[in-house]
Amino acid sequence: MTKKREIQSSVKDESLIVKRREQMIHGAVTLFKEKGFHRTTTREIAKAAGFSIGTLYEYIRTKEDVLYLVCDSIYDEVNARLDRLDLEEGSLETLVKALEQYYTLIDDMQDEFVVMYQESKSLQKDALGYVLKKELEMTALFERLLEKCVATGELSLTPKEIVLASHHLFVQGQMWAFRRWALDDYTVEEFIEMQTKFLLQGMAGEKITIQGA
Amino acid sequence: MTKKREIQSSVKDESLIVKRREQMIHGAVTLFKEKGFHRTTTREIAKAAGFSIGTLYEYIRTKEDVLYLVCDSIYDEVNARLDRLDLEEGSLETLVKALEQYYTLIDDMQDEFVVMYQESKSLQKDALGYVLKKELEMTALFERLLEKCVATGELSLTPKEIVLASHHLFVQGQMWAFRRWALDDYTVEEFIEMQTKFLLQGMAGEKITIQGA
Amino acid sequence: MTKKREIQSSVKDESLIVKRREQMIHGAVTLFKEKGFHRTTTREIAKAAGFSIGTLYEYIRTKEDVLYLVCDSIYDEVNARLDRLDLEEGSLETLVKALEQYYTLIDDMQDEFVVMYQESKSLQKDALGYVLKKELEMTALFERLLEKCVATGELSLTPKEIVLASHHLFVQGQMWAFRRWALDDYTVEEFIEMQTKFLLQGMAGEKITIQGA
Amino acid sequence: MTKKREIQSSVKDESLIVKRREQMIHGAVTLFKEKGFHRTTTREIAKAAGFSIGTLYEYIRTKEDVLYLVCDSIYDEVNARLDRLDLEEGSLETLVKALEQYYTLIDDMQDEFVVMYQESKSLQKDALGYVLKKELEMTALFERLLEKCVATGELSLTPKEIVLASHHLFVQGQMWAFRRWALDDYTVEEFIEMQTKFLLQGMAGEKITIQGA
DNA sequence: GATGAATGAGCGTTCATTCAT
DNA sequence: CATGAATGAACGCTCATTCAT
Repeated sequence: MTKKREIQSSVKDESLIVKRREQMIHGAVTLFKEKGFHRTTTREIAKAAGFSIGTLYEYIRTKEDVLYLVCDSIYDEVNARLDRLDLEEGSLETLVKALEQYYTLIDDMQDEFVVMYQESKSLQKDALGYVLKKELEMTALFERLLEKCVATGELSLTPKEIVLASHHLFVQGQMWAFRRWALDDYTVEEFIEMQTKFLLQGMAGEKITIQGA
Repeated sequence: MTKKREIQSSVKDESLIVKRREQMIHGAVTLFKEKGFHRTTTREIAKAAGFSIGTLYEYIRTKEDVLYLVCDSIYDEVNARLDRLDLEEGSLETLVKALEQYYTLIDDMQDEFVVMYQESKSLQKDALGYVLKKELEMTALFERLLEKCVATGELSLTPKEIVLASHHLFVQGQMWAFRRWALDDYTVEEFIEMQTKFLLQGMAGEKITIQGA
Repeated sequence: MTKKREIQSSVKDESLIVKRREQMIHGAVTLFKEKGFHRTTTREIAKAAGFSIGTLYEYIRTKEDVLYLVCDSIYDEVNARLDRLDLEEGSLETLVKALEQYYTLIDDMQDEFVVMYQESKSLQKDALGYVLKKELEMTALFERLLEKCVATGELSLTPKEIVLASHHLFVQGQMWAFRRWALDDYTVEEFIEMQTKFLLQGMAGEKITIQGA
Repeated sequence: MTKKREIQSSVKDESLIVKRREQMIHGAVTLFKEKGFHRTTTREIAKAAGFSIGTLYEYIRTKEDVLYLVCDSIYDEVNARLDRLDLEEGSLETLVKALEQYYTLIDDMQDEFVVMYQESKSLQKDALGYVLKKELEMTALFERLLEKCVATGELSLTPKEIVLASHHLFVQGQMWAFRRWALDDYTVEEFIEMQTKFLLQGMAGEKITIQGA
């Protein structure tokens, strides 16, 4: 697991840090979703968190720290929910379940996902690196599932195709968060069903050969 | 076709406006790519365009106009290239060609695409509306192609699936621009081939063989 | 009494607001007097007030607010001094005293008056309305005094003449502030004495008949 | 007569200079009246004058020159109209006629007067000096008339009172331009009649004694 | 630990003025 | 002479960050 970046705080009481940061993240997500990271001021974050600007800076060092904290907390929640999956079986069925879980997750945390993908690019090199690694961990999860399905013969993909396919699955999830404006007459269930069909069929077999593409 | 928003200029010479705006867009794309819209200053844009801040403002009214101009010019180029496609045939083969064109386009204009999708959300209501409409026009193109393939029996999709599938195709293109950092050992050709396979198989059902696409 | 416009401040401590605004007004009057509202920069105002530009904007929202504050504070002081007058008697003597007070006031606050009358026209509609109402309140004071003198028979003026006369008295006061450059060998006392004579005689009676005016 | 300041022009053709400056002054007065000198841009002046910004600068050197030209042209017109008065007689009747002329003049040129008095303070030292001298010339006209009336015994004023009285007369005229917003139910004729009565009575005699002023 | 007043670098934008055409 | 595109100093204003209380 990628090591978390430490965000410095001048406060010693660790449990207070956790509490204040939760308040801060909660307020910030709402604001970032509404107006983006850059259009949100630190004062607004402090206010939304329920304390003063001075207090805000007792728990972070720069505004960017807030963004990092937000992204990180979203990943934590994503991980928490994905970890519940029993991925050991490794059948197509598991993959389907994983997709269902993943898409449901995105549906539940739509705002957070938008914030994370939209704004995380504003992070500095090192924080960005951490976030990107987290993304890779998520695609790696799909990779492992796909590998197993290939191993059992349920899917037939080359190693390179596996990697790309995992991104493919990942990205289709993002779509539910990002293109909701264009998909408002779909339910999640419909979305999941259709996507699962497309994706699995797409990876299932040799039935199509495209030459010279 | 969605009507363009007019960006006011205090300069009268129309051809000069075109020329200066091209310089401006070119410089801005590079900067926006590198540091995002918000972190880029108008002075930097002017400098990158090769003229003074005063001159910049002879051709736009607000910084946001630059972003709009960037997004709009990207769409224009996308349209120009996509229009070359003869979409009338409406076979799976055409669809494959369209995807190939689309993905190649994204490969050529990677920076522009990233900027457009990443930063266009910073546009005000009306400009954003215009940009989103343009996106819908692009997915509509895929819709039409898919419809034809369904009509010929080459694909079997419900109407609702067609709409979703068009977004699906669209989004997979964005992936090539956005996740390049994770796909650096793939060539475009590989990417196109694999994606085409996934996508078409996904939509085909169990049935089809495509020769010579 | 006309209701004050609230000038927003992001500072909460009310007494600090009062103190800082006093500093600000004091500095601004000097600058506005010297170079006018438009030629004075906000940085100069801040510096003259003894704090930074950032602090200035903690206590106002726009540069115009400073001008409004200046005008308003002048009216407050004018009112404070005029209120000391016991206007209830309503004899010619009271009128004379009022004029003396008023002209002395203008002499004491010459710079402020010049700024107010010269620059207040730069205020936006609503602020300007407030200032003009204040001016009317001042002429109304003269009106009331004149009415009483008419009632006692000390002066003979028609109702319409009363209104005009009150402006007449008011404007002669402004003259002492505005035309000082041409009146530098007059003392205030001389000025008051002469003006009082002109004005009261002017309103006193029927002694002159002008033919063919 | 005070010598005019020369405004430099890079154009040689004297009659063209006159013509262009007339256009310029005409446009500028309207604009200055509407939004003041500082809020009017040189581009707007050029446009209102009917030519380009470049041409504007062929006939002046700075924006302030336009203001000077405007003020100067107003004085010229004032002088032209006042010169028609036969001031040689020197009776009270002449004074009354002069006031009538002066107030009518102000009524006719209300906008110009407001601009001149309101904005002329934005002129630099030397231009301002010229304008102030012009004002003194106007009060000097009243002085001479008053002197004659004193000589004939029609009025009784000390020399110092004469000077002040001339300003008094002058300022009451300004009032008609500046306080029109408060005098909208007076006609010029009413105004002139009342003012003349006030002013002449005020200067006429000894009939009132004020104790304790 | 919490507060919020103070700071000033830096931003977007304007506009008087110039000068090549 | 006329034009209008180009310039950049300077403006009003914001906001991340600090630090005395």
